Amino acid sequence: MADHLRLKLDHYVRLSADDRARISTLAQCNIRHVRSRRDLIREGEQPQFVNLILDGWAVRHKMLEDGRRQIMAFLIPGDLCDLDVFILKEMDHSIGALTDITVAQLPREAFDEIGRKHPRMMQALKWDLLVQLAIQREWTINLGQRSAIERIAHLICELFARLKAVGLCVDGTCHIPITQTDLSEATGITPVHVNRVVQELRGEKLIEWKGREIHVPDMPALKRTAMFNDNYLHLEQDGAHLDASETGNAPPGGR
Amino acid sequence: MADHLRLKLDHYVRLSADDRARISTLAQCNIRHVRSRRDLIREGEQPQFVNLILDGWAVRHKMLEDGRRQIMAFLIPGDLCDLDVFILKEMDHSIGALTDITVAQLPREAFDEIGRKHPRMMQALKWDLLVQLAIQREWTINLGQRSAIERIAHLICELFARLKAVGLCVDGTCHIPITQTDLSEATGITPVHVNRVVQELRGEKLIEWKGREIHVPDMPALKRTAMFNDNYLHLEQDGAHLDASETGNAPPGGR
DNA sequence: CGTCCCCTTGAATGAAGTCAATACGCGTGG
DNA sequence: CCACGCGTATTGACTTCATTCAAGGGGACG
Repeated sequence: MADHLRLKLDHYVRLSADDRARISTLAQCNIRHVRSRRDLIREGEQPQFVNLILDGWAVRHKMLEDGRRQIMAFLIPGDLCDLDVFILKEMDHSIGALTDITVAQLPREAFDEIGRKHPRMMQALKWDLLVQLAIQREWTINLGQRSAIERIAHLICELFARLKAVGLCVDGTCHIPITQTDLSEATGITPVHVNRVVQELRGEKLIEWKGREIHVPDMPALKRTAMFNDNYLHLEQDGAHLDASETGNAPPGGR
Repeated sequence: MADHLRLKLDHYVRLSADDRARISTLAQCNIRHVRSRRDLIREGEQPQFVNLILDGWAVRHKMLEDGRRQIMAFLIPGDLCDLDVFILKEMDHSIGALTDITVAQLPREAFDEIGRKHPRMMQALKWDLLVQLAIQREWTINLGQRSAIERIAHLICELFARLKAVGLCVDGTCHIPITQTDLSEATGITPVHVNRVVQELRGEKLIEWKGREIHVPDMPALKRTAMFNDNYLHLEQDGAHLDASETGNAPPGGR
């Protein structure tokens, strides 16, 4: 099933039954499994498919010459990994599996066909790309302006919002299979300091983190300490205004 | 003239004479002037045009509730500002003018027409969007992993590469109309500390910065201290492989 | 039951931030 | 032509948040 993708796109535009059926069939393409801590795709490669994550978590990451590593994005079920594949010549970063993952490898023709027969779904995919850009900008703010505790709180808020959008958050609890080291590589903070900050968040009853489960008992409070505003995720079906337009020839990413 | 845009797109794909002619006419759309330090577009608005910068510099920026401000991108001549306009409901950030600027306000129809009649140019615009994403990811690395001196050196390398691609770098010198305060808001460093780092870069003969001109006498040396690798800009016309494909129905951003 | 990975804690160090004052360059107006 | 004002750049002294170094603890798994 590609249920997570469908749930996400449902937040963007109003999909037809036909669109939904098409999304389900996407998950039957060319399934691939990748073990935890392996790379799906490496910097420099030019893969021939777009990977849709069906199950498990992955990261976009890049290593500097001297070994420092930055995680630039977390990819969760319903996310498409390698947008660039059919345009850019090669990957400028790698994608690694955080857990064992299952992906569907979508061929170019699938997208050509969506463009022809499912214009609204195409709009939703463009929307998704723009949201990725917005998320990346928000990370820039996070790393540039926020303190360690704010950064981590903000990231947790974001992950909760995204997981909720794909149906992976129940009762204020999410399965979030990342280590404190992963978190440190995403936030640009030392693992040791991440640990201290996590203790602090626990001390203030803002999060409960045990094993791979994070529970947020008081989301408004967490959002306040993170100064989190979810507008950049562009969820909440504010895309109803697209319903009228079915043109297939919108600008790149839908300018 | 929209010469800067044409020069940039030339780095991505092989444009036809017809495409080039079309780009030139873009610059005749609906010209608007904005004074230095004013916003072109504010967070929350939904503008009706895509702004193409013909002359001057702008920034994407966002302010936190408590007044901290982050610059998330520098926009130079040839850049398109507000991709989201025809898809997303409202801006999640603002765009401000660093200098007096001139923009062409492109209507939706212009893009519809490009999609129909200039497929290769459309590819180039999608490419440009993906490069923006890549730049934003690189900023994430910059802020997350690099020291103050590396960050500033890296940003200067990036600006030089981008300016060169649109014909605005001569003899290792660029006109870069930003203050040290702007630089501090882009790199997440204090203005005071930016100053010290700039002194240090001067001391090591890596840059000469006077007024609004920056000269880099030894680019390889600057790149070394920044650990700069330009692969993420995807310049160098590696898009020749797109020449064969003229389909208008590529996926969003060209997946 | 040992080993590996991850989490935790303490103490010392350091890079960048803060506070505060001064200097420079440039356009305006007397 | 010079004084004034304003934004920007510069410098010094002190502080702090986060890093570094180092060591110990706990749980899962073979």
